[in-house]
Amino acid sequence: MSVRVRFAPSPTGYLHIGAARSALFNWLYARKTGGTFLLRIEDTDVQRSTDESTRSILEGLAWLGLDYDEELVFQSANADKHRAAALSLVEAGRAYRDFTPKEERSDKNVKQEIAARARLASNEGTDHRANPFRDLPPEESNRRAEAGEPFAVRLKIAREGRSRFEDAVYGLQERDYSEIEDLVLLRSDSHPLYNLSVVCDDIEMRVTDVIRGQDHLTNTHKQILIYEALTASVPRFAHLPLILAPNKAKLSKRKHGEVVSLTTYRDRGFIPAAFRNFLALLGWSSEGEGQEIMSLAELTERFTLEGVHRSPAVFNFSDADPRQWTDQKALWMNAEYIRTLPLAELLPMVRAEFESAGLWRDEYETVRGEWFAKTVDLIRERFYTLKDFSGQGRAYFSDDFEFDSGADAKNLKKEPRLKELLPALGDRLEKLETFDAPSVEAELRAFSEEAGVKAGLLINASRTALTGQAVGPSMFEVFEAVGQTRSARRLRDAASRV
RNA sequence: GGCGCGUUGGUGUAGUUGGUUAACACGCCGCCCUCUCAAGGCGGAGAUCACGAGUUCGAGUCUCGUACGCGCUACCA
Repeated sequence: MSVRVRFAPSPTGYLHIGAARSALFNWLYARKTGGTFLLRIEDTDVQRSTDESTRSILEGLAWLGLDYDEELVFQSANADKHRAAALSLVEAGRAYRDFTPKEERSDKNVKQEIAARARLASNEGTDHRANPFRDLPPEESNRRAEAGEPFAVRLKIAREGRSRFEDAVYGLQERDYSEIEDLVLLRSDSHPLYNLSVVCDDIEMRVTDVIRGQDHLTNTHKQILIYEALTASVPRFAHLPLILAPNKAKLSKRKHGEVVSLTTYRDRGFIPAAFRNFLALLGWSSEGEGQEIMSLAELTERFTLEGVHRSPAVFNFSDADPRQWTDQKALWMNAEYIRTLPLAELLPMVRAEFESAGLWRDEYETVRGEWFAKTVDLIRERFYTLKDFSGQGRAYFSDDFEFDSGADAKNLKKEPRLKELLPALGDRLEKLETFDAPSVEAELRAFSEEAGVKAGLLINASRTALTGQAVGPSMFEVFEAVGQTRSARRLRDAASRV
Protein backbone atom coordinates (compact mmCIF):
# COMPACT_ATOMS: atom_id res chain seq x y z
CA MET A 1 0.00 0.00 0.00
CA SER A 2 1.41 3.35 -0.93
CA VAL A 3 2.32 5.83 1.74
CA ARG A 4 -0.05 8.67 2.54
CA VAL A 5 1.05 11.24 5.09
CA ARG A 6 -0.36 14.56 6.10
CA PHE A 7 0.58 17.80 7.73
CA ALA A 8 -2.28 19.04 9.91
CA PRO A 9 -1.61 22.44 11.45
CA SER A 10 -4.21 24.41 13.32
CA PRO A 11 -4.53 27.95 11.98
CA THR A 12 -4.26 29.72 15.29
CA GLY A 13 -1.26 31.87 14.57
CA TYR A 14 1.70 31.95 12.30
CA LEU A 15 3.49 28.83 11.11
CA HIS A 16 5.72 27.75 13.98
CA ILE A 17 9.15 26.45 13.03
CA GLY A 18 8.43 23.20 14.85
CA ALA A 19 5.34 22.76 12.76
CA ALA A 20 7.32 23.70 9.68
CA ARG A 21 9.76 20.95 10.48
CA SER A 22 6.93 18.45 10.88
CA ALA A 23 5.69 19.50 7.47
CA LEU A 24 9.20 19.07 6.06
CA PHE A 25 9.65 15.59 7.46
CA ASN A 26 6.24 14.47 6.26
CA TRP A 27 6.99 15.89 2.83
CA LEU A 28 10.41 14.25 2.68
CA TYR A 29 8.98 10.92 3.73
CA ALA A 30 6.25 11.14 1.12
CA ARG A 31 8.62 12.09 -1.67
CA LYS A 32 11.17 9.51 -0.59
CA THR A 33 8.64 6.68 -0.64
CA GLY A 34 6.80 7.88 -3.71
CA GLY A 35 3.81 8.48 -1.50
CA THR A 36 1.33 11.29 -1.12
CA PHE A 37 1.65 14.41 1.02
CA LEU A 38 -1.67 15.81 2.18
CA LEU A 39 -2.50 19.05 3.87
CA ARG A 40 -5.32 19.50 6.33
CA ILE A 41 -6.17 22.68 8.20
CA GLU A 42 -7.45 21.83 11.65
CA ASP A 43 -9.72 24.76 12.15
CA THR A 44 -12.18 23.21 14.56
CA ASP A 45 -11.40 25.80 17.21
CA VAL A 46 -13.58 28.51 15.73
CA GLN A 47 -12.61 31.01 18.37
CA ARG A 48 -8.93 30.94 17.63
CA SER A 49 -8.74 30.00 13.98
CA THR A 50 -8.23 32.76 11.47
CA ASP A 51 -8.10 32.94 7.70
CA GLU A 52 -5.00 35.02 8.00
CA SER A 53 -3.28 32.22 9.82
CA THR A 54 -4.33 29.72 7.17
CA ARG A 55 -2.87 32.02 4.56
CA SER A 56 0.39 32.32 6.43
CA ILE A 57 0.65 28.55 6.71
CA LEU A 58 0.09 28.15 3.01
CA GLU A 59 2.61 30.87 2.25
CA GLY A 60 5.13 29.34 4.59
CA LEU A 61 4.86 25.92 2.99
CA ALA A 62 5.15 27.44 -0.45
CA TRP A 63 8.19 29.41 0.64
CA LEU A 64 9.86 26.22 1.86
CA GLY A 65 9.03 24.57 -1.42
CA LEU A 66 6.76 21.96 0.13
CA ASP A 67 3.96 21.31 -2.31
CA TYR A 68 1.02 19.21 -1.28
CA ASP A 69 -0.97 16.67 -3.23
CA GLU A 70 -4.71 16.41 -3.68
CA GLU A 71 -7.05 19.07 -2.40
CA LEU A 72 -6.69 21.01 0.79
CA VAL A 73 -8.93 19.71 3.56
CA PHE A 74 -10.57 21.95 6.12
CA GLN A 75 -11.39 19.95 9.18
CA SER A 76 -14.33 22.14 10.12
CA ALA A 77 -16.09 21.02 6.96
CA ASN A 78 -16.18 17.49 8.33
CA ALA A 79 -17.72 18.28 11.70
CA ASP A 80 -21.00 16.58 10.79
CA LYS A 81 -19.20 13.38 9.92
CA HIS A 82 -17.28 13.46 13.18
CA ARG A 83 -20.49 13.98 15.10
CA ALA A 84 -22.14 11.11 13.26
CA ALA A 85 -19.17 8.89 14.05
CA ALA A 86 -19.46 9.66 17.74
CA LEU A 87 -23.17 8.98 17.73
CA SER A 88 -22.66 5.72 15.88
CA LEU A 89 -20.28 4.72 18.63
CA VAL A 90 -23.04 5.37 21.17
CA GLU A 91 -25.36 3.17 19.09
CA ALA A 92 -22.75 0.46 19.02
CA GLY A 93 -22.31 0.66 22.76
CA ARG A 94 -18.65 1.69 22.48
CA ALA A 95 -19.35 5.17 23.75
CA TYR A 96 -21.95 6.63 26.07
CA ARG A 97 -23.80 9.82 26.80
CA ASP A 98 -22.57 11.72 29.81
CA PHE A 99 -25.26 13.97 31.26
CA THR A 100 -22.98 15.51 33.85
CA PRO A 101 -23.22 19.31 33.58
CA LYS A 102 -20.24 20.88 31.92
CA GLU A 103 -17.51 22.03 34.22
CA GLU A 104 -16.19 25.45 33.41
CA ARG A 105 -12.47 25.56 33.19
CA SER A 106 -10.29 28.59 32.77
CA ASP A 107 -7.73 28.08 30.08
CA LYS A 108 -5.05 29.58 32.21
CA ASN A 109 -4.96 27.19 35.14
CA VAL A 110 -5.77 23.92 33.45
CA LYS A 111 -2.44 22.33 34.28
CA GLN A 112 -2.73 23.15 37.97
CA GLU A 113 -6.34 22.08 38.03
CA ILE A 114 -5.48 18.75 36.49
CA ALA A 115 -2.76 18.13 39.03
CA ALA A 116 -4.96 19.28 41.90
CA ARG A 117 -7.81 17.09 40.78
CA ALA A 118 -5.48 14.12 40.39
CA ARG A 119 -4.07 14.61 43.87
CA LEU A 120 -7.53 14.89 45.34
CA ALA A 121 -8.70 11.77 43.56
CA SER A 122 -5.75 9.73 44.73
CA ASN A 123 -6.21 10.97 48.30
CA GLU A 124 -9.82 9.96 48.30
CA GLY A 125 -9.12 6.83 46.37
CA THR A 126 -11.67 7.63 43.69
CA ASP A 127 -11.34 6.05 40.29
CA HIS A 128 -11.34 8.75 37.66
CA ARG A 129 -13.18 6.37 35.43
CA ALA A 130 -16.11 6.08 37.78
CA ASN A 131 -18.61 7.88 35.61
CA PRO A 132 -22.19 7.35 36.78
CA PHE A 133 -23.50 7.45 33.22
CA ARG A 134 -21.15 4.87 31.82
CA ASP A 135 -23.55 2.04 32.45
CA LEU A 136 -26.81 3.86 32.08
CA PRO A 137 -29.27 1.59 30.28
CA PRO A 138 -29.56 2.59 26.57
CA GLU A 139 -33.29 3.12 26.88
CA GLU A 140 -32.87 5.66 29.63
CA SER A 141 -29.99 7.33 27.87
CA ASN A 142 -32.08 7.62 24.69
CA ARG A 143 -35.06 8.90 26.60
CA ARG A 144 -33.11 11.66 28.29
CA ALA A 145 -31.44 12.64 25.06
CA GLU A 146 -34.78 12.82 23.28
CA ALA A 147 -36.13 14.93 26.10
CA GLY A 148 -33.52 17.47 25.12
CA GLU A 149 -31.17 17.04 28.03
CA PRO A 150 -27.66 18.11 27.01
CA PHE A 151 -24.95 15.46 27.01
CA ALA A 152 -21.35 14.89 26.10
CA VAL A 153 -20.27 11.67 24.42
CA ARG A 154 -17.43 9.72 25.99
CA LEU A 155 -15.55 6.75 24.68
CA LYS A 156 -15.92 3.67 26.82
CA ILE A 157 -12.43 2.50 27.70
CA ALA A 158 -12.08 -1.14 28.72
CA ARG A 159 -11.42 -1.62 32.42
CA GLU A 160 -8.63 -4.12 32.05
CA GLY A 161 -5.78 -4.28 29.63
CA ARG A 162 -3.06 -2.31 27.99
CA SER A 163 -2.79 -0.19 24.92
CA ARG A 164 0.34 -0.70 22.87
CA PHE A 165 1.83 0.43 19.61
CA GLU A 166 5.18 0.53 17.94
CA ASP A 167 6.34 4.07 17.29
CA ALA A 168 8.74 4.33 14.36
CA VAL A 169 10.93 6.70 16.35
CA TYR A 170 10.29 6.00 20.03
CA GLY A 171 9.83 2.28 19.82
CA LEU A 172 7.29 0.21 21.71
CA GLN A 173 4.82 2.30 23.67
CA GLU A 174 2.60 0.79 26.32
CA ARG A 175 -0.01 2.30 28.56
CA ASP A 176 -2.39 0.72 30.98
CA TYR A 177 -6.08 1.33 30.31
CA SER A 178 -6.41 2.40 33.90
CA GLU A 179 -4.33 5.44 32.98
CA ILE A 180 -6.76 6.48 30.32
CA GLU A 181 -9.92 8.34 31.10
CA ASP A 182 -13.17 7.82 29.21
CA LEU A 183 -12.33 10.65 26.91
CA VAL A 184 -14.89 13.06 25.58
CA LEU A 185 -15.58 12.69 21.87
CA LEU A 186 -18.38 15.21 21.58
CA ARG A 187 -18.95 18.26 23.69
CA SER A 188 -22.39 18.90 25.15
CA ASP A 189 -22.89 21.55 22.49
CA SER A 190 -22.28 18.65 20.06
CA HIS A 191 -18.90 20.02 18.98
CA PRO A 192 -16.52 17.19 18.01
CA LEU A 193 -13.23 17.21 19.90
CA TYR A 194 -9.72 17.08 18.61
CA ASN A 195 -8.92 13.41 19.18
CA LEU A 196 -12.07 12.30 17.42
CA SER A 197 -11.64 14.71 14.54
CA VAL A 198 -8.05 13.77 13.77
CA VAL A 199 -8.86 10.10 13.77
CA CYS A 200 -11.94 10.47 11.59
CA ASP A 201 -10.14 12.67 9.10
CA ASP A 202 -7.08 10.48 8.99
CA ILE A 203 -9.32 7.50 8.29
CA GLU A 204 -11.17 9.34 5.59
CA MET A 205 -7.97 10.64 4.02
CA ARG A 206 -6.57 7.11 4.18
CA VAL A 207 -3.46 8.27 6.01
CA THR A 208 -1.01 5.42 6.46
CA ASP A 209 1.70 7.12 8.48
CA VAL A 210 1.16 9.78 11.10
CA ILE A 211 4.33 11.83 11.55
CA ARG A 212 3.97 14.60 14.11
CA GLY A 213 5.42 16.19 17.22
CA GLN A 214 6.27 14.21 20.31
CA ASP A 215 3.70 16.20 22.25
CA HIS A 216 1.15 13.82 20.76
CA LEU A 217 2.93 10.67 21.81
CA THR A 218 0.91 9.84 24.92
CA ASN A 219 -2.38 10.84 23.35
CA THR A 220 -1.77 8.35 20.59
CA HIS A 221 -3.08 5.60 22.82
CA LYS A 222 -6.42 7.36 23.01
CA GLN A 223 -6.54 7.81 19.29
CA ILE A 224 -5.77 4.18 18.70
CA LEU A 225 -8.68 3.32 20.93
CA ILE A 226 -10.91 5.47 18.74
CA TYR A 227 -9.61 3.76 15.59
CA GLU A 228 -10.43 0.44 17.16
CA ALA A 229 -13.89 1.53 18.29
CA LEU A 230 -14.51 2.68 14.74
CA THR A 231 -13.12 -0.67 13.50
CA ALA A 232 -10.68 1.15 11.26
CA SER A 233 -7.12 0.07 10.63
CA VAL A 234 -4.56 1.88 12.73
CA PRO A 235 -1.83 3.80 10.89
CA ARG A 236 1.84 3.69 11.67
CA PHE A 237 3.01 6.41 14.01
CA ALA A 238 6.28 8.31 14.08
CA HIS A 239 6.76 11.06 16.63
CA LEU A 240 9.33 13.79 16.23
CA PRO A 241 11.40 15.18 19.09
CA LEU A 242 10.35 18.64 20.14
CA ILE A 243 12.31 21.75 19.38
CA LEU A 244 13.14 23.56 22.59
CA ALA A 245 14.14 27.11 23.45
CA PRO A 246 17.62 27.76 24.91
CA ASN A 247 16.18 27.45 28.42
CA LYS A 248 14.85 24.00 27.42
CA ALA A 249 11.26 25.15 27.52
CA LYS A 250 8.91 24.41 24.69
CA LEU A 251 9.27 27.03 21.99
CA SER A 252 6.26 29.29 22.13
CA LYS A 253 4.98 32.43 20.52
CA ARG A 254 4.08 34.03 23.80
CA LYS A 255 7.42 33.54 25.45
CA HIS A 256 9.81 33.67 22.54
CA GLY A 257 8.19 35.95 20.02
CA GLU A 258 8.96 36.16 16.37
CA VAL A 259 12.01 33.89 16.29
CA VAL A 260 9.66 30.92 16.24
CA SER A 261 7.71 32.16 13.27
CA LEU A 262 8.69 30.87 9.88
CA THR A 263 7.68 34.11 8.19
CA THR A 264 10.27 35.93 10.27
CA TYR A 265 12.97 34.07 8.41
CA ARG A 266 11.51 34.92 5.06
CA ASP A 267 11.12 38.57 6.08
CA ARG A 268 14.61 38.83 7.48
CA GLY A 269 16.35 37.64 4.39
CA PHE A 270 16.69 33.91 4.67
CA ILE A 271 16.99 31.77 1.60
CA PRO A 272 14.32 29.05 1.70
CA ALA A 273 16.77 26.29 0.82
CA ALA A 274 19.08 27.35 3.64
CA PHE A 275 16.43 27.46 6.31
CA ARG A 276 14.93 24.22 5.11
CA ASN A 277 18.35 22.62 5.28
CA PHE A 278 18.84 23.90 8.81
CA LEU A 279 15.42 22.69 9.90
CA ALA A 280 16.09 19.23 8.53
CA LEU A 281 19.09 18.94 10.83
CA LEU A 282 17.05 19.61 13.93
CA GLY A 283 16.24 16.17 15.27
CA TRP A 284 17.40 14.23 12.29
CA SER A 285 20.73 13.26 10.81
CA SER A 286 21.63 11.32 7.74
CA GLU A 287 23.68 8.22 7.97
CA GLY A 288 27.13 8.13 6.50
CA GLU A 289 29.48 11.01 5.82
CA GLY A 290 28.85 14.07 7.86
CA GLN A 291 27.73 16.26 5.01
CA GLU A 292 25.39 18.92 6.31
CA ILE A 293 24.72 21.11 3.32
CA MET A 294 22.05 19.26 1.42
CA SER A 295 19.73 20.17 -1.40
CA LEU A 296 16.08 19.17 -1.29
CA ALA A 297 16.88 16.28 -3.59
CA GLU A 298 19.67 15.10 -1.32
CA LEU A 299 17.51 15.46 1.77
CA THR A 300 14.79 13.45 0.10
CA GLU A 301 17.18 10.75 -0.91
CA ARG A 302 18.70 10.43 2.54
CA PHE A 303 15.69 10.92 4.74
CA THR A 304 14.65 7.99 6.89
CA LEU A 305 12.50 7.74 9.99
CA GLU A 306 15.29 5.69 11.54
CA GLY A 307 17.50 8.76 11.40
CA VAL A 308 15.10 10.75 13.56
CA HIS A 309 16.27 11.30 17.11
CA ARG A 310 14.46 10.75 20.35
CA SER A 311 15.97 13.59 22.33
CA PRO A 312 14.69 17.11 21.88
CA ALA A 313 16.74 19.65 19.93
CA VAL A 314 17.53 23.06 21.32
CA PHE A 315 17.02 25.98 19.00
CA ASN A 316 19.72 28.31 20.16
CA PHE A 317 19.29 32.05 20.13
CA SER A 318 19.65 35.01 22.42
CA ASP A 319 17.36 37.99 22.49
CA ALA A 320 20.03 39.95 24.34
CA ASP A 321 22.40 39.90 21.38
CA PRO A 322 21.15 41.18 18.02
CA ARG A 323 23.84 39.20 16.25
CA GLN A 324 22.35 36.04 17.68
CA TRP A 325 18.72 36.87 17.11
CA THR A 326 18.38 33.34 15.81
CA ASP A 327 20.44 30.17 15.86
CA GLN A 328 24.00 30.87 14.76
CA LYS A 329 24.15 27.77 12.69
CA ALA A 330 21.06 28.84 10.78
CA LEU A 331 22.73 32.17 10.12
CA TRP A 332 25.93 30.50 9.03
CA MET A 333 24.04 28.17 6.76
CA ASN A 334 22.23 31.06 5.14
CA ALA A 335 25.56 32.82 4.54
CA GLU A 336 26.92 29.61 3.09
CA TYR A 337 24.00 29.44 0.65
CA ILE A 338 24.33 33.11 -0.25
CA ARG A 339 27.95 32.71 -1.19
CA THR A 340 27.73 29.36 -2.94
CA LEU A 341 24.38 29.38 -4.70
CA PRO A 342 24.61 29.62 -8.48
CA LEU A 343 24.45 33.34 -9.16
CA ALA A 344 21.47 32.89 -11.44
CA GLU A 345 19.47 31.52 -8.52
CA LEU A 346 20.54 34.25 -6.14
CA LEU A 347 19.83 37.18 -8.44
CA PRO A 348 16.01 36.93 -8.34
CA MET A 349 16.11 36.84 -4.55
CA VAL A 350 18.28 39.94 -4.44
CA ARG A 351 15.91 41.56 -6.89
CA ALA A 352 12.95 40.82 -4.62
CA GLU A 353 14.83 42.30 -1.72
CA PHE A 354 15.67 45.42 -3.74
CA GLU A 355 12.11 45.83 -4.85
CA SER A 356 10.89 45.85 -1.30
CA ALA A 357 13.70 48.18 -0.26
CA GLY A 358 12.99 50.56 -3.11
CA LEU A 359 16.41 50.03 -4.66
CA TRP A 360 15.42 48.12 -7.75
CA ARG A 361 15.88 49.65 -11.17
CA ASP A 362 14.69 48.06 -14.37
CA GLU A 363 18.03 48.69 -16.04
CA TYR A 364 19.48 46.00 -13.74
CA GLU A 365 17.92 43.43 -15.97
CA THR A 366 18.68 45.22 -19.22
CA VAL A 367 21.65 47.49 -19.94
CA ARG A 368 23.08 47.23 -16.41
CA GLY A 369 22.35 43.53 -16.06
CA GLU A 370 25.92 42.44 -16.34
CA TRP A 371 27.10 45.07 -13.87
CA PHE A 372 24.34 44.11 -11.45
CA ALA A 373 25.26 40.42 -11.53
CA LYS A 374 28.94 41.16 -11.18
CA THR A 375 28.40 43.48 -8.25
CA VAL A 376 26.12 41.07 -6.42
CA ASP A 377 28.70 38.38 -6.96
CA LEU A 378 31.41 40.68 -5.62
CA ILE A 379 29.67 41.54 -2.38
CA ARG A 380 27.79 38.35 -1.53
CA GLU A 381 30.85 36.71 -0.04
CA ARG A 382 30.50 38.38 3.35
CA PHE A 383 26.73 38.62 3.67
CA TYR A 384 24.57 36.63 6.04
CA THR A 385 21.10 37.46 4.82
CA LEU A 386 19.46 38.91 1.77
CA LYS A 387 18.84 42.04 3.83
CA ASP A 388 22.55 42.77 3.75
CA PHE A 389 22.38 43.50 0.03
CA SER A 390 20.17 46.50 0.69
CA GLY A 391 21.85 47.32 4.02
CA GLN A 392 25.60 47.01 3.99
CA GLY A 393 25.55 46.79 0.22
CA ARG A 394 23.43 49.87 -0.31
CA ALA A 395 26.22 52.19 -1.48
CA TYR A 396 26.79 50.12 -4.60
CA PHE A 397 23.26 50.76 -5.75
CA SER A 398 22.35 54.16 -4.38
CA ASP A 399 23.97 57.47 -3.52
CA ASP A 400 21.77 57.67 -0.49
CA PHE A 401 23.66 55.54 1.97
CA GLU A 402 24.74 55.78 5.59
CA PHE A 403 28.24 56.09 6.93
CA ASP A 404 29.10 53.64 9.64
CA SER A 405 30.36 55.73 12.56
CA GLY A 406 33.07 53.25 13.44
CA ALA A 407 34.29 53.28 9.87
CA ASP A 408 34.35 57.07 9.82
CA ALA A 409 36.46 57.19 12.94
CA LYS A 410 38.79 54.43 11.90
CA ASN A 411 39.42 55.31 8.27
CA LEU A 412 38.66 59.00 7.78
CA LYS A 413 39.02 60.97 10.98
CA LYS A 414 42.33 59.52 12.05
CA GLU A 415 44.46 61.23 9.44
CA PRO A 416 43.96 65.00 8.78
CA ARG A 417 45.92 64.88 5.56
CA LEU A 418 43.09 62.88 4.01
CA LYS A 419 41.19 66.13 3.69
CA GLU A 420 43.44 67.06 0.79
CA LEU A 421 44.51 63.61 -0.32
CA LEU A 422 41.05 62.19 -0.98
CA PRO A 423 39.87 64.94 -3.35
CA ALA A 424 43.24 64.86 -5.08
CA LEU A 425 42.94 61.14 -5.54
CA GLY A 426 39.44 61.64 -6.87
CA ASP A 427 40.75 64.07 -9.46
CA ARG A 428 43.50 61.69 -10.51
CA LEU A 429 41.16 58.75 -10.88
CA GLU A 430 38.68 60.80 -12.81
CA LYS A 431 41.28 61.41 -15.49
CA LEU A 432 41.98 57.73 -16.04
CA GLU A 433 41.34 56.57 -19.58
CA THR A 434 40.29 53.12 -18.54
CA PHE A 435 38.76 52.63 -15.18
CA ASP A 436 39.04 49.09 -13.90
CA ALA A 437 40.62 47.33 -10.94
CA PRO A 438 44.18 47.07 -12.34
CA SER A 439 44.31 50.63 -13.64
CA VAL A 440 42.89 52.08 -10.42
CA GLU A 441 45.34 50.07 -8.40
CA ALA A 442 48.28 51.32 -10.43
CA GLU A 443 47.11 54.91 -10.19
CA LEU A 444 46.36 54.78 -6.48
CA ARG A 445 49.69 53.20 -5.64
CA ALA A 446 51.55 55.74 -7.75
CA PHE A 447 49.64 58.54 -6.06
CA SER A 448 50.36 57.25 -2.57
CA GLU A 449 54.04 57.04 -3.38
CA GLU A 450 54.12 60.59 -4.62
CA ALA A 451 52.21 61.78 -1.58
CA GLY A 452 54.47 59.83 0.71
CA VAL A 453 51.74 57.89 2.44
CA LYS A 454 51.06 54.20 2.68
CA ALA A 455 48.75 52.81 0.07
CA GLY A 456 46.76 51.16 2.85
CA LEU A 457 45.80 54.54 4.24
CA LEU A 458 44.20 55.58 0.97
CA ILE A 459 42.72 52.22 0.34
CA ASN A 460 40.95 52.08 3.67
CA ALA A 461 39.87 55.67 3.52
CA SER A 462 38.52 55.08 0.04
CA ARG A 463 36.53 52.12 1.25
CA THR A 464 34.71 54.25 3.72
CA ALA A 465 34.39 57.16 1.32
CA LEU A 466 32.88 54.96 -1.37
CA THR A 467 30.78 52.54 0.67
CA GLY A 468 30.37 54.03 4.13
CA GLN A 469 31.80 50.85 5.53
CA ALA A 470 35.04 49.74 7.14
CA VAL A 471 34.79 46.31 5.62
CA GLY A 472 34.14 45.01 2.18
CA PRO A 473 35.62 43.34 -0.87
CA SER A 474 39.01 44.00 -2.32
CA MET A 475 39.04 47.79 -2.74
CA PHE A 476 40.05 47.97 -6.38
CA GLU A 477 37.13 45.75 -7.29
CA VAL A 478 34.96 48.13 -5.34
CA PHE A 479 36.20 51.11 -7.35
CA GLU A 480 35.32 49.29 -10.51
CA ALA A 481 31.88 48.36 -9.21
CA VAL A 482 31.08 51.86 -8.02
CA GLY A 483 32.33 53.36 -11.26
CA GLN A 484 34.54 56.25 -12.22
CA THR A 485 32.21 59.23 -11.82
CA ARG A 486 30.67 58.11 -8.57
CA SER A 487 34.05 57.11 -7.14
CA ALA A 488 35.57 60.47 -7.88
CA ARG A 489 32.62 62.32 -6.47
CA ARG A 490 32.53 60.31 -3.29
CA LEU A 491 36.25 60.79 -2.74
CA ARG A 492 35.82 64.53 -3.00
CA ASP A 493 32.72 64.54 -0.81
CA ALA A 494 34.49 62.54 1.84
CA ALA A 495 36.82 65.44 2.59
CA SER A 496 34.07 66.99 4.63
CA ARG A 497 33.96 63.95 6.87
CA VAL A 498 37.66 63.97 7.76
C1' G B 1 -0.17 13.98 41.65
C1' G B 2 -0.01 9.99 37.75
C1' C B 3 1.87 8.25 33.23
C1' G B 4 5.30 8.76 29.30
C1' C B 5 9.82 10.42 26.90
C1' G B 6 14.68 12.14 27.11
C1' U B 7 20.02 13.20 29.08
C1' U B 8 27.57 12.78 24.38
C1' G B 9 31.91 19.89 24.74
C1' G B 10 27.85 26.37 24.69
C1' U B 11 24.47 24.53 20.33
C1' G B 12 23.37 20.79 16.31
C1' U B 13 25.05 15.95 15.70
C1' A B 14 28.79 10.94 14.79
C1' G B 15 29.97 7.10 17.70
C1' U B 16 29.34 -0.44 13.62
C1' U B 17 27.67 -6.49 17.22
C1' G B 18 30.87 -3.13 24.56
C1' G B 19 37.74 -2.89 22.95
C1' U B 20 43.13 1.77 22.55
C1' U B 21 44.27 9.49 22.68
C1' A B 22 35.26 10.17 22.22
C1' A B 23 34.62 12.27 15.82
C1' C B 24 32.23 16.26 12.69
C1' A B 25 29.62 21.06 12.00
C1' C B 26 28.31 25.96 14.14
C1' G B 27 30.27 29.31 17.70
C1' C B 28 34.90 30.93 20.36
C1' C B 29 40.58 31.87 20.36
C1' G B 30 45.29 32.09 17.57
C1' C B 31 48.31 31.90 13.07
C1' C B 32 48.73 32.22 7.63
C1' C B 33 46.78 35.03 3.53
C1' U B 34 45.97 40.50 3.14
C1' C B 35 44.18 47.15 1.53
C1' U B 36 39.75 46.05 5.68
C1' C B 37 36.26 42.32 6.81
C1' A B 38 34.84 37.81 5.33
C1' A B 39 35.97 33.36 2.69
C1' G B 40 39.86 29.74 2.50
C1' G B 41 44.13 27.02 4.86
C1' C B 42 46.43 25.54 9.49
C1' G B 43 46.24 25.04 14.73
C1' G B 44 43.91 25.56 19.72
C1' A B 45 40.63 25.83 24.04
C1' G B 46 36.24 23.34 25.40
C1' A B 47 33.06 16.60 27.29
C1' U B 48 35.53 12.78 34.05
C1' C B 49 29.76 10.79 27.52
C1' A B 50 23.70 13.77 33.87
C1' C B 51 24.90 11.12 38.58
C1' G B 52 25.46 6.38 41.41
C1' A B 53 25.84 1.33 41.51
C1' G B 54 26.10 -3.39 38.82
C1' U B 55 27.53 -7.06 34.70
C1' U B 56 32.46 -7.56 32.22
C1' C B 57 39.39 -8.44 31.50
C1' G B 58 37.11 -3.93 29.44
C1' A B 59 30.88 0.38 29.07
C1' G B 60 29.25 6.56 25.94
C1' U B 61 27.61 1.68 24.19
C1' C B 62 24.23 -3.66 28.48
C1' U B 63 21.14 -3.72 33.60
C1' C B 64 19.10 -1.23 37.76
C1' G B 65 18.49 3.05 40.69
C1' U B 66 18.71 8.49 41.43
C1' A B 67 18.57 13.41 39.72
C1' C B 68 17.24 16.89 36.29
C1' G B 69 14.49 18.44 31.97
C1' C B 70 10.44 18.07 28.82
C1' G B 71 5.65 16.20 27.29
C1' C B 72 0.76 14.38 28.16
C1' U B 73 -3.03 14.26 31.59
C1' A B 74 -9.11 19.57 29.51
C1' C B 75 -16.60 19.19 27.24
C1' C B 76 -8.13 22.96 24.11
C1' A B 77 -5.71 21.79 19.57
